[in-house]
Amino acid sequence: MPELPEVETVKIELTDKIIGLEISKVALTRTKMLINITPEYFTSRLEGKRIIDISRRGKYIIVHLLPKIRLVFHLGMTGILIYPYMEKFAKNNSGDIKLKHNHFIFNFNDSTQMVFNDVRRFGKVYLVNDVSEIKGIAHLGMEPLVDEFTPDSFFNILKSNSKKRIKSLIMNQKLIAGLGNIYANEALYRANIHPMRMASSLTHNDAVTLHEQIKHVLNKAIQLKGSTISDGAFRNTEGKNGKFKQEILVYARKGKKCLKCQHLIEMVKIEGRSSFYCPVCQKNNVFHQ
DNA sequence: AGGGGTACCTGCGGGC
DNA sequence: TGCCCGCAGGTACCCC
Repeated sequence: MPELPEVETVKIELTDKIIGLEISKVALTRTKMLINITPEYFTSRLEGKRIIDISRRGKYIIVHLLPKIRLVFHLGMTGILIYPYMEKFAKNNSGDIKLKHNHFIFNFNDSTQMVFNDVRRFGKVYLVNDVSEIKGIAHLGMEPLVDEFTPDSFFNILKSNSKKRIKSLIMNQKLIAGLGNIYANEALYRANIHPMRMASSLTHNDAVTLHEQIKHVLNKAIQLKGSTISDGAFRNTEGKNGKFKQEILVYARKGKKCLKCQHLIEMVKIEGRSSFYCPVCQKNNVFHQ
């Protein structure tokens, strides 16, 4: 579920709230979500450490601790970090956060708690001296919201990956870090580019437009604190919904009218992911099967 | 080399 | 009502 804007939202909120706190005790119930280390090592290395910074790289959240060590979260499809955690979140109401999916509990020296809750358990937790030890991070491509991500740098990525379909390319974390299925669909629709087009078919102008729309949808989504498409999905650290859903133009709108031209939105699978597009606005005039 | 299939998981909504 | 199926914001791996 969580893409760059959702992860950035969590980073911003945690930065406001937990920097300076010291971890007093850690409890966990899902050791499979802990990567390459034992629960004993994890808890013993964390207890007594102080949080000095929070950062984000791609879809990873990095908690910087002193004495130096990094606690890293990947939220998978349904992971959420809740702070401050209160029992009301665990009430069994529909759409509420369910107690049985609380897998990690971090207790702080001020008696507050942070919980990592994850329904599908695709999330991952790491504890490393340096984030480069995490392959998924070491191989990440360019951050789309930094100054170095220019239209020309984007066009260069297209040229050196010309045989990939454009949607596969922009969702490839090794090339651009942070776009997932929702924002890839939305950026392509806004740029009038068919998701099946080969990267080689994009003109420089196409690349400029798509670059602009990628930045636009990501920035807008961060402003609106991410997307919550359905119940039981992304929540911010206080358990509240993101509001980008109201800006979604094409994602999950198969069979509905295009908001620009009234034609029906179609869907095709690309690398196993549902890809929504308007066959009129996003003409695939340069198409290799 | 790109991309299909599969695996990892639980939960929801639609069709019958 | 209940059951079965497909689908879900992610990623890693095997295979052709």
